[in-house]
Amino acid sequence: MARAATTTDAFNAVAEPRRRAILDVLAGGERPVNDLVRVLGLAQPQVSKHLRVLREVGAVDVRGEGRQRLYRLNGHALKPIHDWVKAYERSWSERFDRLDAVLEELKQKEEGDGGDE
Amino acid sequence: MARAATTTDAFNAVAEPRRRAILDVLAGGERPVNDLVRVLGLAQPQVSKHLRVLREVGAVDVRGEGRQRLYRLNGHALKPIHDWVKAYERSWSERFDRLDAVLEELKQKEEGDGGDE
DNA sequence: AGATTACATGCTGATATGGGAATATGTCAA
DNA sequence: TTGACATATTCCCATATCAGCATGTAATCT
Repeated sequence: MARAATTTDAFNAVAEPRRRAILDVLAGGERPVNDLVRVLGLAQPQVSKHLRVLREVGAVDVRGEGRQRLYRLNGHALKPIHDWVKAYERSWSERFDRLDAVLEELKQKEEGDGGDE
Repeated sequence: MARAATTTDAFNAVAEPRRRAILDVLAGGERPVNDLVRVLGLAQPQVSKHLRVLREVGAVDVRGEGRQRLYRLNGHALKPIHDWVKAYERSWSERFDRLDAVLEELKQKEEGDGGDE
């Protein structure tokens, strides 16, 4: 078996840095393909291909406007990533360090005055 | 060129669901390889290989203990993912919907009484 | 030493990738 | 219709993947 397809889910789609760059630009608003080409300095076919992947995982929507195709961000597709990684926030956030300290304190106290058991 | 190596960064490493599963188990505490093999129901060599990738991107640390190798989560390696995806939280969070509503209201008011310009 | 346990690495094979270049499709304009 | 512009698709190719299986290495036990 090979690596999972990039279109399998948002995790795979977003592993490619240029696709993240595309989403970052689209976060500023709807844009035609050529805008992305210019802003990102990529070849047009590659941009179209990356957009296809992003479309397949639902991270962007398209809308035809004359001869242009306007792409729009659909950040909702990224929620699973956020949900997953959020659980690890505790590893680096000072907020959680303080919370842990408080919890540890409570635990000490509880052990001190022995409830039941 | 081919797809970027899985060891390129956390984004690529974590695109593989079994590697996320490994991290999820390690979130519960340090564990030897065989624990992961049993809990996840994967073949031992694959687990070792996945752990190698996770080690190379700094998502886990190892420690030798007798004949076992104890793996420990290092969630800090996941911070870039969190930082990136956090910006998109606005797309689905109701909190931001309310914030946007408030901002919109302010904007209306500002346009109404025309400050300078 | 020999056997066993715990883990890592090497090899094979099918597969999807992503860039480049060329070409196809679609829309508007003269 | 012919042409220009905007975008999508196709083909080629070097490469990295992941599973499965076999084997290597290190520590412990008898």
